[in-house]
Amino acid sequence: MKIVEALAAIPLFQGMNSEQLQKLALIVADQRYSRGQAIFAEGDAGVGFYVVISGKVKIFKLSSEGKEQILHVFGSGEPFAEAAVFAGSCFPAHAMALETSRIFFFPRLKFTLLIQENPALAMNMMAALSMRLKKFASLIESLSLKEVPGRLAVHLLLLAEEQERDEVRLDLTKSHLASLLGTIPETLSRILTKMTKADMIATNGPSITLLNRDALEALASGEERL
Amino acid sequence: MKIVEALAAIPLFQGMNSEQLQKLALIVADQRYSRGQAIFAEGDAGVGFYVVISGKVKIFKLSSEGKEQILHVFGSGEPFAEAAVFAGSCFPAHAMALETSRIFFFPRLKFTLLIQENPALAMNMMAALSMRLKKFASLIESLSLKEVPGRLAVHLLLLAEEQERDEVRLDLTKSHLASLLGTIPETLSRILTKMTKADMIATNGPSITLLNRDALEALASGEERL
DNA sequence: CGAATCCTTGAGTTCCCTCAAGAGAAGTGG
DNA sequence: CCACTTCTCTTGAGGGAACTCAAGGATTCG
Repeated sequence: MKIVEALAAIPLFQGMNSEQLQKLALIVADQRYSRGQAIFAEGDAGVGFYVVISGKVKIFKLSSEGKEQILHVFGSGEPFAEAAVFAGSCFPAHAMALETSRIFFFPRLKFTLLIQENPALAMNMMAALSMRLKKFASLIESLSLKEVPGRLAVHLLLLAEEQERDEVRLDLTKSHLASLLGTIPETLSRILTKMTKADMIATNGPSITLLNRDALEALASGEERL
Repeated sequence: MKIVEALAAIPLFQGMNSEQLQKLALIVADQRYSRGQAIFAEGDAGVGFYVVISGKVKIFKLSSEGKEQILHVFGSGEPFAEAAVFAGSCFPAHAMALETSRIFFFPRLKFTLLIQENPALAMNMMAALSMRLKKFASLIESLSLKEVPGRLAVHLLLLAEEQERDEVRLDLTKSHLASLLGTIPETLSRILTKMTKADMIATNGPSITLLNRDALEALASGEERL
């Protein structure tokens, strides 16, 4: 797919005319990454930002013992590391491709010039940053106020909403899901077992069927425990 | 203090000329809050954003059992709830004045008009949002990867850096600090006692003296435990 | 069919939260 | 100025959730 076409499909660049997209295309670096390949490391200089064109990318923090906390998983059309552009400092986390991915890189300086002559782009950018902040606020809330079963319940209910069905497909391995929920695979596994025994869900490989929404919602809100 | 003067002192509005500040002043609502007064609640419509002129404000999430997780504490010159302006939805957390405070409110629609004709303001706004994201990333890392003593050590070292001395003054009650660290006052109190017994710190009311930076840094990085 | 990765289950331990109660500090009002 | 309330901080005992370590089973993929 050509660069301009790919750009036009990115939500961040909606509302831009074709002339502006052409200009954008001139500054893009079109990159490929394979599964497991690092895109940048925490502490690297933030000289620009990225947009996932295809594939999947995880953004994560590492503890000194190697435990990882996933902050986000991004798919097609989603920008990441935008904050580095404006904070003008180094990346606060690691980024790695979860599968073979095509990624556009936008260099900081050239991009800031474009943004200044393009209010629509600026507004989109602020909207993107704001949505990101809201997501972080929810994650923080979950991590500090809810136990793991509650976090899992929230996640499952969100997935069911997104996919508009009760049989949900995890688009992540269970290990990654554990990391996203701020826990470890063993704990996640045990909780899935418990939920199954309590007839809240039925699992079948990467597919989970929600059997009792009320019970899950009670867990999600912290009213009930497993 | 007059509104325009106050505006000129706000980092977010640096680089704006006096004509632009005048325009800004026209849309500001100058508000006062007393200690403990709610500014907005989670879920309220986000019809604008705020800047603290004087006093102190906490932004926090509540669990269903009433435990609170502080996301930020803002002081003079700092904007808050900016995300609501661009995400165009409701506030994702609660806001309350911690002491008598003067606060400027900027209504969403009028402010977005100003921002679109003012690239410098847009850039400042994006920088502010980006810094906020980085802070959140650190908080998430702390909450999920570090034990409470580690989080406290990080916080103390940061305070010492900000205040440029080893005798640090807490600008929060210990209960609030506990909430900011994602724990409860009892746990914080015990850890302070332990740190004191280990000769890492000396406490004297709201003042804490750092006696052994190396030990604190070892805790902060997770190499060592209490 | 092996090799690698991912998932599950068990046993033991640790951290921190809950509940409870008392001590200290601070502000109010008589 | 002192008793009073109120808020904050501290300390103790107990329990539970989740992590560590370890090993076996399942799945995928070349």
